[in-house]
Amino acid sequence: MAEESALERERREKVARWRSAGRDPYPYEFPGRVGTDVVRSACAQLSSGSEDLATTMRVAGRLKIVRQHGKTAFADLDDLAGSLQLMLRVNELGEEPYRVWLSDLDPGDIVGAEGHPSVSRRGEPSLLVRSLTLLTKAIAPPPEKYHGIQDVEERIRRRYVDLLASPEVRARFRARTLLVREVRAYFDELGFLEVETPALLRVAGGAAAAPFVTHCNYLDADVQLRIAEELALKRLLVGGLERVYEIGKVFRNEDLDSTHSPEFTELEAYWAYADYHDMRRLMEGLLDRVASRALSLFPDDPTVQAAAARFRPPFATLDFVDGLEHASGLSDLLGKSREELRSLARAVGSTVPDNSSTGTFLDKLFEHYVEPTIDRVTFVVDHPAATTPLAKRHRSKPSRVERFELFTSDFELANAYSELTDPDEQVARFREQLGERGDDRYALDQDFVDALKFGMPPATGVGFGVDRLIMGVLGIPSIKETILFPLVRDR
RNA sequence: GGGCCCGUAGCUCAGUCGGUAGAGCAGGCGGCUCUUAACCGCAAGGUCAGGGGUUCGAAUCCCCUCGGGCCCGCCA
Repeated sequence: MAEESALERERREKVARWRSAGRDPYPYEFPGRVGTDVVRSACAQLSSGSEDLATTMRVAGRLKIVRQHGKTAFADLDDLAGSLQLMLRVNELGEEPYRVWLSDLDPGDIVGAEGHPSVSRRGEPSLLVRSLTLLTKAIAPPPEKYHGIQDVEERIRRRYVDLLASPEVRARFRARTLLVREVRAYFDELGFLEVETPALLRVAGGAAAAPFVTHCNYLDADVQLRIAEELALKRLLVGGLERVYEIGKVFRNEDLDSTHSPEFTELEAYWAYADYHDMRRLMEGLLDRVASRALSLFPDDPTVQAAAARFRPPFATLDFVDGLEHASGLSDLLGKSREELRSLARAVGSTVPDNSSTGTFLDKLFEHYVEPTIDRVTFVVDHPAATTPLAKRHRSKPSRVERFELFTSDFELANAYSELTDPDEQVARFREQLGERGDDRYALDQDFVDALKFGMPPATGVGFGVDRLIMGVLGIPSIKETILFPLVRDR
């Protein structure tokens, strides 16, 4: 806000007037306040047009709207608990204070009020104000009182304005935190240990994505921000921690769109002495619990009710290869050469590089033929081995791995394996991947292979985007609406 | 990276065929002792995202740049 508008000048003059009257426009405290909900419940037993003069209460919050009627006025005050009408009358406040308040107070100011629970003649719970205190003068005017901020760009760049203008936005971000708390409780109760692993790595691994690169002065070497938590958490299984999970930011130097953000919150969990069937049951229980919480948080919101209901079990299952062959009309996909798969992928419009792996081409075919047909929460299972270097080979299906991906109609939500534990096979699978891609971004993590040599117990692991989980259960169409401050370009 | 769309007052939005900028809210002044987006009157508020071009004349048509949205591609 470089230029001072006429509106801001006006408000600064009010600040100056306030100061010259010996009052602090930015005081330090307002002790003894209660939430607006407390006043509301104190009003519950009062009849319209009456007040409880024996009770005095203090509330504080942001002034939203002032409605003046000459010698009486109404103002709506917002706090985290909701909103409350303040009743201001010359009778209670006195001529001079009443006049000063109404001339120097603006919507957007943060004020404290002391008064009596009261119900207006029209039946609105209110505080009959005895005294007011300016707690913070707002210099910048708030957005339009009815429409708020509509411009998507402005809402993201200045999320604080979006939040202060919209109780719905506040409720959505509060719900995000409560739902993540539910996720934590679920893993904690199952005996999983929450851990923190490094975000700064010499080589980012565990997924294939372009990393952010920065420089470490201490090491005098480039370091990368993590693109996954997987390789660190599996080392902990080698170390005997048996059940671990992490909720943390991962960073992928890729484009931002409605389901991708360069930094996002990932949960990964690893569970020793269990396989991907166990993990599927765990995930079903987690989705059920999170969806139930979402349903109870927004009982009157039809969007949330419809969205969350889709995350209640049972869920559909689709075999990757059967599903792809059925949807595409192709057959014997696992018997086809890389060149054949490449031309099939090219035929459906994919522009991935010629030297991509067979797994990449199969993924492209799946994305084209199958993903658009997924209309409910579905476990896609048993992918071709070529798509997945970190999973164990399937016990009974040749050329496959034990893996599931959880899809909604809108995006991939979770990815889980029976984890590969054989260090020699791990090296071979990495080499296969590297050789086909010829891409040194995905450098082999030798220390991870060394860790496997010490022995990792049989285990299953899962990873999912927390932001996407929130999108799914709350029915939010854009990942930016689940992230408080998404990355934006300079203006 | 490609395509389509958008950017007008602090905010929400109009702006016709190219004729020189409009409303509501907020703010200012005045009125009103029960409103709920209060109401009534008056006045004020603009680099029409930025730059260039066409034209007697551009918010409007053309080109470039910036920012954003949607779709496609890419992101094992």
